[in-house]
Amino acid sequence: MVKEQHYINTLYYQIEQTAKYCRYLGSQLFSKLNIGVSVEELVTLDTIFLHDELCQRDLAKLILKDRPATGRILSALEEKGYIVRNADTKNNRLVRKISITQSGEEILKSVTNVLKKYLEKIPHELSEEKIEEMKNNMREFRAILEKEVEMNI
Amino acid sequence: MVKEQHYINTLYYQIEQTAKYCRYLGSQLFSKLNIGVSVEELVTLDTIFLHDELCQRDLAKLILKDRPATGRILSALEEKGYIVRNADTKNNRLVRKISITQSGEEILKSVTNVLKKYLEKIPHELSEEKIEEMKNNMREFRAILEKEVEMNI
DNA sequence: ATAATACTGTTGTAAATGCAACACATTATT
DNA sequence: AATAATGTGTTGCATTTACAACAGTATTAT
Repeated sequence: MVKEQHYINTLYYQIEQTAKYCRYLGSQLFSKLNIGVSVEELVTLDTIFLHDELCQRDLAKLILKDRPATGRILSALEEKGYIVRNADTKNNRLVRKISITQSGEEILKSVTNVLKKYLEKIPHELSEEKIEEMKNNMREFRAILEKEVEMNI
Repeated sequence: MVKEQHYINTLYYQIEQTAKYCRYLGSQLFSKLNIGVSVEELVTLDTIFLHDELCQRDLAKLILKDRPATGRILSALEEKGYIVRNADTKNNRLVRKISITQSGEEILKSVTNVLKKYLEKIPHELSEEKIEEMKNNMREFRAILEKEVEMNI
């Protein structure tokens, strides 16, 4: 009945531990493959590509970073010419809407291809169905947690 | 066929995103409940409790932190009287073996109980079987990643 | 024996993260 | 109209994290 006597046996901790491996794998791949962007920058580019015309705060909510961190990543990406930030309005408020540039789309596509080759090899031991199931489980669990956690973004 | 065109749709990223929610929930609970230890300290205490007589490096491998971070957490826990580090030998090498104190066991038990009450309420929407299945999936996936990632601990 | 390598733990430092506070503008309240 | 509250983005700082380098010791190689 009381199986969860220890925090390190909870699902929360199991997910955090697994995420650490994912993070380490990501940063090791990125430095090994000499990719011109960081993992965070790729995630940001990817998110912008899939949600054009975002303002910074909405982007921050998607990549789960706070506003200062988001702004700094965007400044770096703008410096490299991968995105542009245009003054615009949202509900009559001045916001900076983000768009990916041609150069940004190219680097996104090229990095995605390089990564895909490496990442495809790894979970060969897991079936496609299993991976899809795990992804759905993650989304479902996150939807539950969303109600409990204050994100302050 | 090519479904993974985007990094943010990979299992890796899904797990990382979910882990962020877990981390935020943990730290928010800890500050709300005025617990006397940090999440990291609880994890460390829990791990020591379940694996007595560890040396620091072996503990680091379990909690997935590097040696400096592990040493600092242990110094804080020793300062509070929750653990002791005794000089000992392992393969004729001088190591500092860690043991939890009476006071450490008490705080571990009390914090675990307080947390359990809160955490039990949350995943009510997920069945016990589903949670167990997800934990097993995490362990299985971690076992696969272990072969690909250099941990340098 | 001497040098080279490996293991454990520490110190120091650069980078990332989290958070509070601010500036500025718009909307809501009184 | 004046004040308060909300929304967006920035700056600054304290904490955490990752990593390289070191000290000290034991093992291995030559």
